Amino acid sequence: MPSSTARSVKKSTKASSGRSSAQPKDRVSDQTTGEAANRTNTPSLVEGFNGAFSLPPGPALEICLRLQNAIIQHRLQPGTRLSEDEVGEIYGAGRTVVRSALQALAHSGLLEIRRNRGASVAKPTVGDAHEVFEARALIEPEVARRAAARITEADLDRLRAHIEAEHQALADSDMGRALALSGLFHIDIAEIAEHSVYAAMIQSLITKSSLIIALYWVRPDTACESHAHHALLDAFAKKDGDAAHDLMRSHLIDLHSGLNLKPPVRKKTSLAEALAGD
Amino acid sequence: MPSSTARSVKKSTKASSGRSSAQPKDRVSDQTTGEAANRTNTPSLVEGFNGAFSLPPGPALEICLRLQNAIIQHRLQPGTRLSEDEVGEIYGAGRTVVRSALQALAHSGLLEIRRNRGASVAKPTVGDAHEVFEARALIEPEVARRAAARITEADLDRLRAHIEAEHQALADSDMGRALALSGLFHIDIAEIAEHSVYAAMIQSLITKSSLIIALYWVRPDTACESHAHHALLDAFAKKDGDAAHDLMRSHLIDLHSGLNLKPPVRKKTSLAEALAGD
DNA sequence: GAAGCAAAAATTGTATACGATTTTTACTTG
DNA sequence: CAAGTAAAAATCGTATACAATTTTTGCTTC
Repeated sequence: MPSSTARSVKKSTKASSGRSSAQPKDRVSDQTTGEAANRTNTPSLVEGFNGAFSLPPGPALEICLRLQNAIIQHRLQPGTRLSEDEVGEIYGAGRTVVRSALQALAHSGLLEIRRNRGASVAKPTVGDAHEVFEARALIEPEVARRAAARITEADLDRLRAHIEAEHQALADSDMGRALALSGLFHIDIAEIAEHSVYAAMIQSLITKSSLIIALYWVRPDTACESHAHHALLDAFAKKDGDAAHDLMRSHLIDLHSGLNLKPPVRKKTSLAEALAGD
Repeated sequence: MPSSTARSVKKSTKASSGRSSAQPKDRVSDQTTGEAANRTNTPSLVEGFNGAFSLPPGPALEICLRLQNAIIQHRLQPGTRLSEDEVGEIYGAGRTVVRSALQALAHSGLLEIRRNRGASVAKPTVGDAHEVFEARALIEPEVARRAAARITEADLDRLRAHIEAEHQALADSDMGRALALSGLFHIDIAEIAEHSVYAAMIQSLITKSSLIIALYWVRPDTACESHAHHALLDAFAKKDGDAAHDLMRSHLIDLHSGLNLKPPVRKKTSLAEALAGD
């Protein structure tokens, strides 16, 4: 019984990107439905990012992870509105559950909720972007050092697999997936470091980074990134904590410099100017 | 209309600490009801900690802040269960609102929610405690340096007022309030640094610290703390960022050392031993 | 009495109804 | 026809009803 929750269905044509399939999927429950086919044997991206939500397992968490995944892969652009009815209909859940998921996502900074005005994908400002990468440059190097001290062979294999999957995604020019995997690499390091507080912080910072990159990334070559990851991997293999620390730090500074964070020169008066050209 | 939400009221005698007044307070709305009288002109403690919840203003946020305040001041011990009906009755709100508040608190790490089993005040482990103070020792010194670079006279006055209020609370031997104010001092510094990402992290770390202190604090003299705060204030007054950095770091290491974090020697068999003494 | 088990109570999970607020639409008017 | 305004629609906020689950209680049996 499909439960037809939404008040009216006629607005289905309004969905922004033509991507969303119209008919309500049967309730969220089976793991790897729809979404992108699992090309590699990498654990489903959804699982990679699941540490941050503090929701008990259940439909709300499921929706949370799916939405997060869509945001991280840039299938949902910053600013997109997520109405409760719409999301509920897509995942076959009631508003109560959806609301819970949206609030969790808001708390982790991916959505903004304004009273009586619903949720929309967050749009980090230039200032936010600087803050996020500054924080990453402080925390992640420390975590990398710690990870180097306790990394195992199995961990190294996992990291190698991730780099491999990242290459594959780039080869398929699935940029969204490549970006998500790149983030997952950093999260894996945090987990290897066995420091849940740092891990939670980094997870939050990386999901925010994904939004920032969607808005401000300008560097054409994305390949350099995987080069840095390779270098890190070598340091880990040698268990050289200091090297890992330094490599991580320069990697992050490099990422930061790949963003166009010049304050957009939108003076209030520029509107008239902009339209004067006609 | 008082809305008698709770299914049955007969369990009111079950309330643990005799503190809770039986009759439902009229709905949360007026700012400084009940609670502790405002002795100083310090902004109500509730306001001090309000930056971390990402809930739109409304009853849910209000309840969130009150519960957080109670936890921070150790009026709610780690492990205390918070049933939705009970909380709802106390604050005169329905379960929907309460649930939203509880989830927000869970997300910030103050509560734990287990499916079908409700919410209870979190009980950080020894490992958690180490992690939290390690993270603070990394982040807060950086933030202190940044704060020193941009602190104003008005900010300094505010910090002085907080130290003053802390002294007052100690004089009244209101330890809960003193502890909360001590945390507020650190949060103020984060706000002075104008770095919302660090500020959110620190707020979360400090509320967790409050739980950790409730569980593991053993040092008898609490006065040393206010001494460290004075020293920090001096560094800020001189805008000496490096000094602020170092003072903050040693202050946090000192706090860390005031905890008894030896792994509790509760072997499984100790129960029999413990009861053998009768 | 202690252990096992069934019924009852309490508590949480979820959908849904209804009111409040915002946004959109349609219409009037200068 | 632009601007302003009122009606309509859509959307969110909250309480509440009912289902699912857990916890407690009371009984039986050994």
